[in-house]
Amino acid sequence: MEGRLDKNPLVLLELVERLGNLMRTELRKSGADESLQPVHLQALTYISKANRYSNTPQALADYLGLTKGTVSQTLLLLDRRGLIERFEDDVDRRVVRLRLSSAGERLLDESQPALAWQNATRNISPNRIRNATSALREALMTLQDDNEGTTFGACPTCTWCQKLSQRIYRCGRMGDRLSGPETRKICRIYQAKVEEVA
Amino acid sequence: MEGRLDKNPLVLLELVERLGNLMRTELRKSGADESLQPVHLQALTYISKANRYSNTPQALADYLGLTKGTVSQTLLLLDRRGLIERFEDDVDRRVVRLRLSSAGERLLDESQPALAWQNATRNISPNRIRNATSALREALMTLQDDNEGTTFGACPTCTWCQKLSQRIYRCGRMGDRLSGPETRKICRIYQAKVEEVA
DNA sequence: CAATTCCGTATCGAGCCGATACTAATGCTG
DNA sequence: CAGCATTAGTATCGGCTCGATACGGAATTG
Repeated sequence: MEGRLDKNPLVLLELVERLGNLMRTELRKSGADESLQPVHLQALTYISKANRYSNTPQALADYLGLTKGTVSQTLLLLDRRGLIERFEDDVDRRVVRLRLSSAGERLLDESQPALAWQNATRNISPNRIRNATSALREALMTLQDDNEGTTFGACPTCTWCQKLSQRIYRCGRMGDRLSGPETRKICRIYQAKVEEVA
Repeated sequence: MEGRLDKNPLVLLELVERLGNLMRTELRKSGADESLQPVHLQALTYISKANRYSNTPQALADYLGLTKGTVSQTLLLLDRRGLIERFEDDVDRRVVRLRLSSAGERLLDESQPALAWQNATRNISPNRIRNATSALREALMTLQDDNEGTTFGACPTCTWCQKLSQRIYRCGRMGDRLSGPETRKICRIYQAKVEEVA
């Protein structure tokens, strides 16, 4: 009873692809004023949400599913536009750290690339949103595992996260102490807590 | 209590965008053998599933969220490769009808662009898949309405669909009788049945 | 201190994609 | 039926994404 592939996942895939395509055209509209491409806005959004371990070109490349060469070009443009800042890491001088400039933050605030989505989901109950989120998250994790790719996520559901006190957390993998806000950012060394059925 | 936008939809959006990106790179890999771009495989997939009202360049452009000029180029390439056939409509000689050639069908069978997805969703229960599908479908419909765009769908949940007998259906909008298999194809004049709360 | 590996950049070429302008067919209005 | 507007599709052009490849510097390994 395993041989036949179920068709329902394909319906879901179709929706994901279509929504992805349409949101890309939304991004295109959002960025048109500043003559920014969809990928530029995606990069800015990522950078705004990446934690201290994940604000590098390589992490962004993994996140977007692009090559590092491609991403390097994207970052070059964003830098020339003054939307991001690039600076050397202190300990490993090969790596470049990324952060939004104030102009970049302002741009993200103003262009509101997610507005159309906010509207599109206005009539969906929070509960259904949560359920859909959890299902897609699982698909994403499995997909990344299969591709031996990086799995991104945030501390609250990460194996490495330890709670030290009311407001202080700690990453057991890297050994750093993390503030509350930082635990909600995107991390590239995320490891999902297992709560599997066997 | 309406003013603050909920953040959960944004999490869902992030997942949709990321899955969309990653599936695009999967498509890139699938098409690499034949040196086809992601959009080409998406177009072939659409054409294979479009019903008689929807197998046109304009419908494909609406579906993919691209301009008709762009789509025209894509179709030109697919035609040159012998993967699709284009022929004039009988009654309206402006419109072009599209269908897969046998080579195109074979290509879709072999490249299996959805295989990675099938694997990625293997551990998600059918019920959760259905729930996620329904939530995303609603988001998609709302998004399309907001953009005054075409809403795509299939007969079983369409207002216009009438069941004439066990196997024969009828589209109340176009007046044609439709076979069972045809009612499962994608249609551009789809109108979702209302089952709203007020 | 080589050899290897890793992060990032530079350069090149293919080709997507939107914008614009165009042709041709149809519909509308009188 | 004449004339104008609308629609489906194509042709052409330029900007830019994106992968492939090659390269340089920094870190790690032995």
